[in-house]
Amino acid sequence: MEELRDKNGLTEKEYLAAYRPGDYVKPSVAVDMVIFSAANKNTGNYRLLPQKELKILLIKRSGHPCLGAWALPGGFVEPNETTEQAAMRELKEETSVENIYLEQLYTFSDPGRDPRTWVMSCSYLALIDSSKVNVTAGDDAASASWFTLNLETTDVSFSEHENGFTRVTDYHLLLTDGDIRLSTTVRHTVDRNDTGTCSRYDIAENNGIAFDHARIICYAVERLRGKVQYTDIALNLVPEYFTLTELQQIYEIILGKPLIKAPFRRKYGALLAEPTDKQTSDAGHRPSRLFKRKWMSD
Amino acid sequence: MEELRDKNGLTEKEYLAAYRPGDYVKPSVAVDMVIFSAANKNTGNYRLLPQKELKILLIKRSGHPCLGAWALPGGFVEPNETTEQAAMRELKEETSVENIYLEQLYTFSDPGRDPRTWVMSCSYLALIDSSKVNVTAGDDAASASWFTLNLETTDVSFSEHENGFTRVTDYHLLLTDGDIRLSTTVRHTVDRNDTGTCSRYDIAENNGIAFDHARIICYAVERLRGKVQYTDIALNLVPEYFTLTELQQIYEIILGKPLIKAPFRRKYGALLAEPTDKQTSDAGHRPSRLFKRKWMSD
DNA sequence: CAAATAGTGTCTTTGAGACATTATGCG
DNA sequence: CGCATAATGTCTCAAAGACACTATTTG
Repeated sequence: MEELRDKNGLTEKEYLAAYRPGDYVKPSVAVDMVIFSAANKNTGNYRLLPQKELKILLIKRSGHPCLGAWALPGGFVEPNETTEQAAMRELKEETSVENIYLEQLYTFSDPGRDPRTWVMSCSYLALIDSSKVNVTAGDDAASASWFTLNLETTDVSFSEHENGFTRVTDYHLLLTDGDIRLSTTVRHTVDRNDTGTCSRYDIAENNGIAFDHARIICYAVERLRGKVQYTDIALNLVPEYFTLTELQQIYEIILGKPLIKAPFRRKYGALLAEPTDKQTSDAGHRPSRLFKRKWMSD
Repeated sequence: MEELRDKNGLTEKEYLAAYRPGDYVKPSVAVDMVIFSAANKNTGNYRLLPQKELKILLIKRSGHPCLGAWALPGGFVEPNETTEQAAMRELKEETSVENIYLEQLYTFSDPGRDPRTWVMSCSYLALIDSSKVNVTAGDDAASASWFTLNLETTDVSFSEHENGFTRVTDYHLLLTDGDIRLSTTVRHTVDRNDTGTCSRYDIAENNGIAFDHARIICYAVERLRGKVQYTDIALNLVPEYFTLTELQQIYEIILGKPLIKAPFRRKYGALLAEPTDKQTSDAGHRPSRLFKRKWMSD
């Protein structure tokens, strides 16, 4: 290899030794995590099978800005770590959980998204199975709480126009934890024509969710809905041993619609689950076979 | 609304007025773009239909680091703009193209990815149709060049182990432009077990591609391969009027495998294309009907 | 036995994959 | 007419969707 020299006659080694970072304004970069879990809702009747609910973890802000509002767990990325390592670190600090499914979601960079200063958010989607959640509950992060998530599509309008179309989807996001109800309306606008695409999430009404986190949550649910259909991502919400009905319930709460049992079991049961000899017990009806996860290559 | 006060007795307004950004080390954030296009390869024979080739735009580095190597177009994000706006701005500056398909890809944040300092790269996938490319060619960015892309999967190994599996995919990325041949081997390792997932791209051999850009290119091709199958993203690589054979060729070069004509036309032809009265001419064989894009909602 | 869920059988319809056949313009 | 591509017909097979039926436990 020849030693290339630049227009100032410097080799790369010399250039780097003399390099001083400029005085440009730089953003802070935070990671924010949408941590999903699927928990059993207690039905009063002991004979009925418990229903699953989709949960996400939020933390109550104890300082400005957005004091008192609920925010996604997260924190700033430190030098000498990747955003993924930062997410892992924050996860451990805030929930004392260590190894869970983690996937980068999107980097939100609207200049005004944090009123203090220029902060980008590299967001992550995390999934944790409900059996590990209980460990987390008694954590020292006093104001961390699992909220039940309901994302309803309230309106979809689709209009074709000159060389393209506009699609507007209105979401109503409802997060509940006991008496606490956080409610937000998010409008997802997609505008397409032959010169490009524009996709934006606008928060119309917001009640109690910090910063632009309602938008990040909607984005995360959309990603989860998409990926659940062609990957084994849902297995991360399920304990080591699970029934196929549990797995189906997870699919149903993610997709927000009921699925038919037989085809579900044929498709996902064969693809994602391996039968074991174990069975459920303590149910007021016929016991169910327990399955183990079967890993899909992709 | 009550005026909430924090533990120092400040309202949000007072807090923000007094806020001073701390002296933490912050990263620089750049955007890097993988700009794809599909161009005709000239076959010598006038009777034969031209074949399509997948191209990406690279820029030769004229300064350290990676002097002389070829890099993705991009630049630093400035205050008061989003990463997407930065990508649009750089796109216009470097290629004088204004409205094209743009989609955020991934934020790469390995601390050592830039030898100068801490630089994260928020990468974007861009698609441009070949009829607009010619406008770009005579640009003032003297050392910008369209490289023909060939990404070959040279080896896949899959091994199941205790509670999970490891999949290793070796890619050989070859970029050619006339006599210039840039060649890189990238290894994609996915390691899964019941406590999490680890996915990494390691550059094994690298000949002429700057920074970690080979990895970004591989990631972009994987995304393109995935999305082409369930979205109308491929329409962005095609001019206003196109033949179904052209569209099929685009699918074939993206997926890297031949497709059968009849089912392709039934599926994508009906879904993505609208027949017009126009026809091709100047071909040494039967003319072909020209189609217009039909927009899919999703 | 009744209630409730577990688990399977089967019919219909849809569509992918594969191959064959017909159609058409150019030289 | 022959070449090369355009465009469509049709057969097979696999799987999704829908519904019905049988099986098994508890109280």
